[in-house]
Amino acid sequence: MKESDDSNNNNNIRWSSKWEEDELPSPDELMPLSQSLITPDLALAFDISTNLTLQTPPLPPPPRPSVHHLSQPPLPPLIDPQPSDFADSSGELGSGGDEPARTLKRPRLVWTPQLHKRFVDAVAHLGIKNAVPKTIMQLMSVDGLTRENVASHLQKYRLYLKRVQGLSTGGCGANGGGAGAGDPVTDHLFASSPVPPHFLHPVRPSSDHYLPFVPVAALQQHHQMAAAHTRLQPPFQRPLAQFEHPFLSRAGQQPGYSVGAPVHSQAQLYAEDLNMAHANGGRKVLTLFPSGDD
DNA sequence: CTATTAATAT
DNA sequence: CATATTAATA
Repeated sequence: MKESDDSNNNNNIRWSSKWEEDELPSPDELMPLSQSLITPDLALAFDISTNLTLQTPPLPPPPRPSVHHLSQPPLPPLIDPQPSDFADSSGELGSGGDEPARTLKRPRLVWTPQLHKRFVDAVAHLGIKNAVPKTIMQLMSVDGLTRENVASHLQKYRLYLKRVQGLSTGGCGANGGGAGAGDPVTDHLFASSPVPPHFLHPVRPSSDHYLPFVPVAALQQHHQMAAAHTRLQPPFQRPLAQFEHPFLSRAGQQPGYSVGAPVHSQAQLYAEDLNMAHANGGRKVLTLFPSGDD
């Protein structure tokens, strides 16, 4: 019984890194993410609500800085950590004490470009001053996201900025397009990604206010998330470099937030069907599809 | 095996 | 909160 030998995942095709502009638009298969992905029956069966808006209410920010005209972001929900945990794991279970239902440890968190954008967006609107993990996390309102995650990412984000700053010191002239680092391999993580220039401002004499950065607030305000609207939503957004070059890979960018959700949500249901990355051995990473804005 | 990213510890 | 270090994953 050899089923898989080298790398083949039944359904999981390795869309590898070459789905540039071939044919990803499969409108036919496009499904409204926020819509009923799964039949209500199934949802009921799982005891989960079909509402994608599991937003966490606790966010009437007292710490509301005073400089942001950013419309309260429609914050696309993420995943919701439901306490229900299903044990299945492809045939592994035991009987004897293995994974305690409680003490759920988070496997790993995958920062998707969209999620990163949200992160950057929050930071941009908060300002470096208030760009603290806590505030960012709160502003993001991403369910499932914790301060630790944000802090870690924030750290990396700062390093990235630093790198960019130090790189183009004084004599920059070859940089056309802002974040065009140039080498696709030089920066992997943040390389690219909508980085509001306000942070990169190498020189900002007189006045220290970071001004109006682009009206990023152009988020979709319509209740229905723009999922199936635009070009498409390639459900196969494989975990490629989180922030690849937008120049080329700007084709499909719909997020996928992946978190070690101990539970299976409705989204996770299809998510596991669409995105499931098997790590070496038995690790698994799920990827969710919230909605993002571009 | 190396590189990169995320989590964790200090 | 920020930084450094370690672990995990790609």
